[in-house]
Amino acid sequence: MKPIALAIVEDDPIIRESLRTFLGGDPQFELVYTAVSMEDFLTVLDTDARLIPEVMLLDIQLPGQSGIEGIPSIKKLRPGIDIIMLTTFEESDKIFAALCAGACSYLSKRVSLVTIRDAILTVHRGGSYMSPSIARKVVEHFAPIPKKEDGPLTSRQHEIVECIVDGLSYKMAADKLGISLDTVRTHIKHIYQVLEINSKGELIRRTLDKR
Amino acid sequence: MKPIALAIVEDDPIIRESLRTFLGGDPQFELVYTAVSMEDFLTVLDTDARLIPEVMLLDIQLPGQSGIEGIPSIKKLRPGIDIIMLTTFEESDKIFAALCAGACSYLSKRVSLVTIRDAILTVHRGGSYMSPSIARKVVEHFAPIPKKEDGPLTSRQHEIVECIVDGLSYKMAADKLGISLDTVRTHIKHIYQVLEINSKGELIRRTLDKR
DNA sequence: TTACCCCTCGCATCAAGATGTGATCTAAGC
DNA sequence: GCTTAGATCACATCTTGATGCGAGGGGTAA
Repeated sequence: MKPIALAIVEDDPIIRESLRTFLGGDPQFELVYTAVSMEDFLTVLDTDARLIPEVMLLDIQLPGQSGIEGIPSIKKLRPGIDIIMLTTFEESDKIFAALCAGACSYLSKRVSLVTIRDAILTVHRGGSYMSPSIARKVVEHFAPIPKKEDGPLTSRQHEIVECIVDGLSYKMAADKLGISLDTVRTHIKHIYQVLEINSKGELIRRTLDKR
Repeated sequence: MKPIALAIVEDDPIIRESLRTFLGGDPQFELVYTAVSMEDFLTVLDTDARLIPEVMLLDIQLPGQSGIEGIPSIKKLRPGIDIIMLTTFEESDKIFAALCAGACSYLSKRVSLVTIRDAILTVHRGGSYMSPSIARKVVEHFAPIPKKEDGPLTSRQHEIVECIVDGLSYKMAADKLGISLDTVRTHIKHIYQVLEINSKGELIRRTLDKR
């Protein structure tokens, strides 16, 4: 079994050395590079085309360019790399910023070295591991509020809205629903009253917003 | 330490009994109810107000109402419950549907009983655990494609779009930007040409889509 | 300097949308 | 039986939106 090519970008010497010692001593890994800053790492990646880490540990809080800011550059130079964020922060926005930028795992620095090792193996197998508290934040992102506020519209009104949002004109909507143009107008009128809006634009916006 | 009140909804008798035996025999848990269907479980929850599971294991594939469909009803009856989905499926849409409905964890049935137990403990502590392959799918959801396609619009055109998407009429946009109504019209005209669209609706949709 | 693009504005026209008033019919609820 | 609400349709009017044609001023790159 070929060892996993691993890179580390971490400015804190204590954490860096501890990772280096632990992971470097594991035959499952080959520590191909250890950087103290984003700038350093990017320069080396750009210079040495043979340096192809498969997985990397990336600190968020770095002097100079932050880890999150650097992700796009890293992905550009090495598209196939799997990035594991390592951080003391658990703020939602940082988590999402990192994930959106292309990180595939997000670990709290408080976890054990063994957990980090396992996360690397997991990521390399095509999976992802998140610290439980971070995973919870990610999950909550999907169901922020159980606002199923579907709007106080009747089912027929929803059909009308559907047509409008799909880009149909009143006339087309009338044809599609098999009713007259004036009826579509009447429905729209009522919908506007109920939703307290007064233009197609707002209707489309409001409808699309809660999707 | 008070045991965690646990409920299980699972139609497969083999899996159900295996969960019941393993988790029921663990002093950390108190198995307060085991149902074979959503209907069964909801009826009991509705009938017995003292039945308040803290965490539940929920199968997705159930006869009758599916697990995903049932989540809203469960949350309605017991808002505080933490739901762990247990499933053989790992399709992205099911995963996201479950998370959006309010599940807070999603496990493959192939994982060990010990993992399930740990997931329950993690969830009860306010965390979340996802099977690695599932976590990866969730993560990929955030960075599907690095499409930063901002559109070939000029900055002024972006301002116009901004107004329109905000629900303003041409007239209001003109006021806001301090230009004439006709100028707004001209901008819109050009924007439509460049984007190859021909209605306000499409503009709003396209703009909102890439956000 | 010429050419080109962007922002600005005006006019004209036709299609589409917003809104008011009013009417009929049906199903649900009191 | 009466009331209420939703769905249906009609007519009228005014506002918006879509689009074509034309034009002047500012900036930039060939």
